Amino acid sequence: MNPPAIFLMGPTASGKTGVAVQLVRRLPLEIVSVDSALVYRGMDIGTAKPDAATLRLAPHHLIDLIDPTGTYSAARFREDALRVMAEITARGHAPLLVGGTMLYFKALWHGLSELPQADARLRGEIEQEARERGWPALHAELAKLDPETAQRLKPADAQRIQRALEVVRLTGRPMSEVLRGSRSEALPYRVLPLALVPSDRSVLHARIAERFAAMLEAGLVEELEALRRKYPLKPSLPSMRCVGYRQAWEYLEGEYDREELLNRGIYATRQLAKRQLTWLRGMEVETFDCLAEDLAAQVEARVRGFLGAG
RNA sequence: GGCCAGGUAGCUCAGUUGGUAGAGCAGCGGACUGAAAAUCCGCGUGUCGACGGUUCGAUUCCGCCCCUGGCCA
Repeated sequence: MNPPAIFLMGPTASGKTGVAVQLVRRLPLEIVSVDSALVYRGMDIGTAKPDAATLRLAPHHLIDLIDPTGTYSAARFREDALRVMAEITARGHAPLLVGGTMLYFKALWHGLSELPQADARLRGEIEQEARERGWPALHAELAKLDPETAQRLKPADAQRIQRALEVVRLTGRPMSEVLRGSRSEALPYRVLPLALVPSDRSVLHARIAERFAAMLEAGLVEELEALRRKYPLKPSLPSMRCVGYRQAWEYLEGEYDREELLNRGIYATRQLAKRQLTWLRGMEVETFDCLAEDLAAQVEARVRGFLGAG
């Protein structure tokens, strides 16, 4: 029988970390972060990274993996997570995967197709073409090379058009064809998929507003300034597109004032939460109201039941 | 108190030479396979400040009142 693994998903500001910390202190679990922003070293305030004291109490795997100049990916996450999960299992513990990057959960749970990895040079070339001819022209080109994928994608969906063109040029085969091929094998774990979802979105919105204001107080802008001094950052980097950092960057560039920074940071976070909730609605998961007083206790009871039943 | 400029969607505003109105932002819904905290798609009825008048018809013109900002007393 496969060993157990627990998934704890939820939108930003739903209280995942608090629940995870309680679980890990009372049960033989280890936390594996499932978060595309927590992988960046030095990006602590805006990503709501658990502080040093919390990490001592409840160590997190898969955080602080790369510099903000680097790039990570769903595929790399899957590899890293599988490795770390095996190590945790070997120690006699169960992995507790906690986070809000639903694509990573999906990649881990249901696998990925055998697509080529990103090619920075090719992407640069495609971007250059897009600057000259516009994305709709590249979408039209994709329609010739991979009609099926082109039909699925909107002419303005720069990122996916770029990826689809990258795949054809790299493999000589249309992406739609590769996607029909084999996926990675099933996850060798018994998964308990849990999600924290607010029964009242306006309460989550209020929390988000409060938290972003606190991030500014805590020195989000200053953190970004320090990072810019330390690394050759550009606003197009994935790290600098993270919620909060993107807006702080625009603020530092003088595009708007501090009040607007506060507003835009809050908007961006709410929109992120909405997208995360959309993912969750489409996934087969057990949900808990993240606004419940005894949330951690509820989740703990469920996890105990699951581990006991194994 | 007088003069001027405004009061239109949650916010900022556009507009209707009189036929009951539309953008951006916000919000809501959705998509999602190596950048995913990314990228993209869809959704716009609101006493057009209140009350009267003119008119077949007023958010639009007229009167009066209320509110906001500015200038003058």
